[in-house]
Amino acid sequence: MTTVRIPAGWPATEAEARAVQDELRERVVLDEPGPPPGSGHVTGVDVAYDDERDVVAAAAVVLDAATLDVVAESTAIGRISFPYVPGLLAFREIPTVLAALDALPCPPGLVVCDGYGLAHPRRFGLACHLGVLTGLPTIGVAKNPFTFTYDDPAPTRGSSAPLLAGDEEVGRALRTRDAVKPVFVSVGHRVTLPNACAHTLALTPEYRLPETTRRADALCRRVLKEVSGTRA
DNA sequence: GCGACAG
DNA sequence: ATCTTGTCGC
Repeated sequence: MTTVRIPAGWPATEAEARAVQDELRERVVLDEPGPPPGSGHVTGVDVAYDDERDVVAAAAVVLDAATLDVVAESTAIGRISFPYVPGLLAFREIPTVLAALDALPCPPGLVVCDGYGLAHPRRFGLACHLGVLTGLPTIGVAKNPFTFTYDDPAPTRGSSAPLLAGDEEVGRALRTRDAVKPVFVSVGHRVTLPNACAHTLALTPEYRLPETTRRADALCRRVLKEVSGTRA
């Protein structure tokens, strides 16, 4: 497990963070299909916090896309680098997530984020941000529609409906289990929306959330508990 | 101006 | 995100 420092020049104010988003947004690539589902590696990343002790734990878990078996794992511990501000989540998570990705012993392949990509007030959510910084193909799969609207998809797994910001489709509400609340898929970097949905379905044979984020979530919570328990 | 708002 | 018991179900 690696320890992270907050990068020099990391935004300290909301205005600075928005300026960074405006700059990096130009580098998002939307015209690549992305890797095909079911082959190669798929990596889930997630983060857990202990605001009391100013600790953040990140995990990256690499799965074999065909079998969903765990191929590799890594974790990183850092200090909280930004307060939670809706629309600026990436500045809170990215330094530690980058460290966890760097610590992996193999290429991550497609990275699945717990949150949004283009489905973002400024069209530059966590998945876009992470994609631009790493050059990796990324998608976002979120549990909530945030500020966006959607019509309920048909009740069968695989059904979907546009996730809308007014008239603009920023992602899809995708049903991953029959009659269960959909997840909210959006493109991050170098992946197409239909392909992002296909990956999400390939990662949800049993549960609503992708196996990648379930594994990463469990791992980062575990390490957070370990470090918090170690230092009273 | 006020409220809502990924994790 | 995080705080939290029991409970229903495979």
